[in-house]
Amino acid sequence: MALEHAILVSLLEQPGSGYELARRFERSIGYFWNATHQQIYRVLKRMESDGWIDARDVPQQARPDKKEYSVPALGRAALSQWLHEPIEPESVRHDLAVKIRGAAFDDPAALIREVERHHRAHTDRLAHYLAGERRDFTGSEATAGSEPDAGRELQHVVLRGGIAYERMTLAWLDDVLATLHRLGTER
Amino acid sequence: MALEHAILVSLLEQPGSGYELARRFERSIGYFWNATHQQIYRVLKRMESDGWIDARDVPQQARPDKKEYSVPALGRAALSQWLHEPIEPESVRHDLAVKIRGAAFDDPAALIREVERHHRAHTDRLAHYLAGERRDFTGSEATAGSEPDAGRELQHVVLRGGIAYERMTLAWLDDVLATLHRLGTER
DNA sequence: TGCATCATGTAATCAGTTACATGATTTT
DNA sequence: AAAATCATGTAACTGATTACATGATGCA
Repeated sequence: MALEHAILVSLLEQPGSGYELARRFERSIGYFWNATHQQIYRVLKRMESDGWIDARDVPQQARPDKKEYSVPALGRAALSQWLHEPIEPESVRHDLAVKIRGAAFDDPAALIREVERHHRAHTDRLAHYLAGERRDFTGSEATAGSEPDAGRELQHVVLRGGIAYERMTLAWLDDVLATLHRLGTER
Repeated sequence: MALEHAILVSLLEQPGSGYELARRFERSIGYFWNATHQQIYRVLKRMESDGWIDARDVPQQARPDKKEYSVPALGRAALSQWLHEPIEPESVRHDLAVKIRGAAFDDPAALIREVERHHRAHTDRLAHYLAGERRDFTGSEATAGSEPDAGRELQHVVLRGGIAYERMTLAWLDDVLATLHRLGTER
């Protein structure tokens, strides 16, 4: 139950419409939390009626009007309360791991292509993260005399987590491939 | 939609009751897929009526009777079909990352305790995995002449994935703590 | 006597996914 | 002329969580 809170964080970082939020959930925020536009619109409505967010109609030239949402004090308070509640360290839900164990009862070699596909997807994601890091987080560390921007630093440490995750995953997928190949040739 | 398949894999590795499955989902399988007993019983019923699993009543001495489930050909076929379907590389859903970005709009220092709590939990989990690895996967690699057991090898590579994940997470949490401390002292 | 473990379930609710729907503008 | 992008939604369904419920045995 934290889609609400993810939306609050995203709107605090930058106010925006439901559509814009949906696109952010495909990019930055979506790296560690994903949601479709249908879900987002439904939750936005609930949040608005709870007073967690404010809506403002923004007429646009040559585009449909949009509702821009922002976060008032009540929303900030709701976020703050959640931040102070402990959450459980999550357990991962890893379909691929189920498939790998399942391969013992099928043809292990048939999994190789699937694992390679995942390997490519994670390679792409890593490249994407690294490009984002170069774009958004280089240079200013060296800029002397600038105040340390907490938001920026925190966004960066989360991104470093994503990068570490992708690197770890790629190394593991190499291990999986080596294991599958070994099982394929050793019989 | 893969709880069914996780159950099939678990029952193929070892037939058992709903209760036993629920406990396995707290341990081995649950490391990468979790489910409660309520969910498991419901899904078992559907799977039984679909012919994916067979039930056998097992009377026990000094214990309530149990239903032991096993996997007939139809269930194996269902698993095999799923194994051959491609799945999407999953996006993680990481509450803690949301909290870290949210800390920019609250007191970053207040998160330190929470992050430390997670650090301890992951340390415990890593120790648990390593103990399991020592228990189940040492020695026989060196045993010459034994046929390579595909199931064992595949379980081991999945466990190595869990170990790699925990190590990566611990290193990242150290990074997060260092960042939070830096933000706390630098102002 | 009370608590933990073994064993199985129902009911209600909440969250998430998939399918369907509309309509304007801009790009190919 | 067709496809992509911007923008917002409803409806139906499936999956997951939480609360409630029962009843035996074994241990402290």
